[in-house]
Amino acid sequence: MVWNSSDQSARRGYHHGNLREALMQAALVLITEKGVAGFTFADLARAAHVSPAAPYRHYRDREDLIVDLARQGFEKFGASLLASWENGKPEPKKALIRIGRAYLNFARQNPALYSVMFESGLPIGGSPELTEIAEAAFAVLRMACEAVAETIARDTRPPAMMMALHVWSLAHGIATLFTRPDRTVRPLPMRPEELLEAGVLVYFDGLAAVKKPE
Amino acid sequence: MVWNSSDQSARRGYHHGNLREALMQAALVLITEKGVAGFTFADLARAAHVSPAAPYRHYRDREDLIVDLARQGFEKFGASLLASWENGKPEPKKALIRIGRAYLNFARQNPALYSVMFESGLPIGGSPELTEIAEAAFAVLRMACEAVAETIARDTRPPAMMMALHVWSLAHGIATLFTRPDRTVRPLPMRPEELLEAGVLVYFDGLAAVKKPE
DNA sequence: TGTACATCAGTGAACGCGCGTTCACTGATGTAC
DNA sequence: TGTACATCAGTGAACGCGCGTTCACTGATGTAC
Repeated sequence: MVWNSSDQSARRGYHHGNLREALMQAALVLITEKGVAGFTFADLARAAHVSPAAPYRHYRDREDLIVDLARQGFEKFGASLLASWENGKPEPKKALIRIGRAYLNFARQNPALYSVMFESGLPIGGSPELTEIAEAAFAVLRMACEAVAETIARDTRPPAMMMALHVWSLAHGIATLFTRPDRTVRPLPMRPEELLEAGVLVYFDGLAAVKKPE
Repeated sequence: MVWNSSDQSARRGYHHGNLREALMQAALVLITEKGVAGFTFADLARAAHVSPAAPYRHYRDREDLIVDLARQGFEKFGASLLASWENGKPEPKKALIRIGRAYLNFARQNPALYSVMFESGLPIGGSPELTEIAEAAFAVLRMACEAVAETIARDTRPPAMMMALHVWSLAHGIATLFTRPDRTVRPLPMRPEELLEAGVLVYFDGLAAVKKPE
């Protein structure tokens, strides 16, 4: 660790210096290009300019690396949602809309992480660590919804859990259907962010509308 | 075509009788089990008890078959949405909710088709035929939203296209996050159908709430 | 109704390929003294 | 400060495997006469 490896691709002889990190970066690029399914360990080694055996020093196998990516992904995701919340300033609804934007932004800027997290078919429930960290990201959304719920009169106050699930689902739906330029299902007549914001605003209006218990 | 092949797996000698159809069925099973990514032509031939070359009599290659599945999927999907609409009876909002249920139902009952349609990474926009047929399915949703919009006073009437995109995104989000028991991201405290219905109802309330032009 | 023949829809063997993974190895690095 | 040695993080060759695809082929079916 005499020099760090920020001077990229300047391999110096036998030892790489920071192969683990380099593998992660290369994996993200490869997955972005070819999708999770098309991502292979052999390709990865080539991209990092090491022998095909080298990655095995750092990851038990392909799945091990993907789980690690998912973990990183959920961490970064949760952090970015939390950062955009900014303590609910200036008011919870505006801040929640900001979280929505951050959600789509994350999906757009980190397509590889996003697809590893949600589209790789790896069972999140399978790994307790993964479950916990994914749950932590969701908790940000839930907390925000709690704050929004409290702006509504007590007797018509909606359950925050349900709100969070709605917002999550809507954001996820928009992200997967419209966020990736190449894989988009149909052309959108507006930006995804605008679609999400409009939807959430209508939803807020609906929550605020008094519901008569029948 | 002397006998049809409904007596399944009773191969009679050299000719299969209805291999094309059998391949489709087998493909659906395999994709359900292993996902689109893990689906191979070799496996398919084995499952249909034919030689590995046989499928090539019916499909140019693996992608050709998948595109065909997607086409079938969108057709069946659109038809099932349309059927559940039932001319908007007894009133558009109720009927649109029914479409939502049909949406989730389709995703649950046809996981292979659904993932081919939305998660296989095949560019829908790439094939004009596919684009058209996918668009037709979406048109059902749009038509339903149009009918719902007309129940709202003209001066606050929301654009049907936007409504359709919202409903589609919410339904798709719920379907992908919560509909498949094995791949679900987190446990749901309710049935997906209930979550969707609640969300759409709140959304309707929001649309009905008068918006003041500022 | 029977026969000759064209066409259709399969076979099965073979190929080249890239992948995942393992192995004995070796160069570089860190450390005890 | 120098040296011996343990450990670390790579190499590169090799393996078995399954996949996609092609090929010449052949049995079954349909049809013209």
